[in-house]
Amino acid sequence: MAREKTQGPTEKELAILKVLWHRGPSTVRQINDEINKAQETGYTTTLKLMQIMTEKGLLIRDDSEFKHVFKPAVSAESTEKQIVGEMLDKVFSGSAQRLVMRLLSSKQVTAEELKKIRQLLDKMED
Amino acid sequence: MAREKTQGPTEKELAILKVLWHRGPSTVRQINDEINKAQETGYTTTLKLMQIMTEKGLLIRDDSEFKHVFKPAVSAESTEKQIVGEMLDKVFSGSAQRLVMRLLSSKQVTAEELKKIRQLLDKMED
DNA sequence: AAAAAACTACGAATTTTTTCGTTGACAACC
DNA sequence: GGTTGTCAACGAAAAAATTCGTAGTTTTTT
Repeated sequence: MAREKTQGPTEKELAILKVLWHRGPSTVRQINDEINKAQETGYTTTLKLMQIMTEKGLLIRDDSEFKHVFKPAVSAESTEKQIVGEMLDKVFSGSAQRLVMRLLSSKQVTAEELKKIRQLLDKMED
Repeated sequence: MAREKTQGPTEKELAILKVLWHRGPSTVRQINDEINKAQETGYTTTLKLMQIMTEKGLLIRDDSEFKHVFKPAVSAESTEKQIVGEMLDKVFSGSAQRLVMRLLSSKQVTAEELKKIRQLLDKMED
């Protein structure tokens, strides 16, 4: 794909970040094993991506040991917020209302979740 | 970029679709003019994209006139729903609740909108 | 009807993202 | 201590998305 306007992680980069956010600091092998559960990916492919991400400042690498250990340099919160914000602009021209409308009509959303979302809104009132 | 799992429009393709949804059937020139308000893009670039989109079945072309007129072959509703659904999976592992949380904390969302979103939820209760 | 302008088609170049083969370093095992 | 296995670095290929130059056609203007 071509460049993104705002500099967020690419799709594969996000997949790596998600594993790191979930597992905590990990080696390339660990990340690659995890990613392979969803989709076959060569070890060096994952390694290369993580090297690039380190250069970009998305990851922090501890190379004091033979097996390098990586951790995220960005938070899930800020990254997710950024991605949602970008979609809000690009797809919905900034209308959060329309985004929520599409989300709720997508039937992936259970009644249970609907209730929790309402509670979230209540809390938000402050 | 590499392939997308689900076949949705790319970023530029979406930009074109948005113009068409908003303006109704249009020529390449009209689309290109509109797009150039946001970002300089050559006429033939837009033309090429629209040719590809027509091949893909995203657009329908009326070439009975010298200036071809294009209209969307997909609805805003289904496309937006698909994009949101994809993000729900890829970024939030399917948790609509977390998506809404990030959305609401992004402060692009006004109190006004918050209210309307709540009303939307109320209606949704059926 | 000639010249200028606007348009489409097409192929190729460019850019971005993803993938992997190869090489050399280190580690574990026998 | 030699063989086998794991690892990181690197460059380059492949795939996907975007951009544009050129050529030929139709329309408009003069």
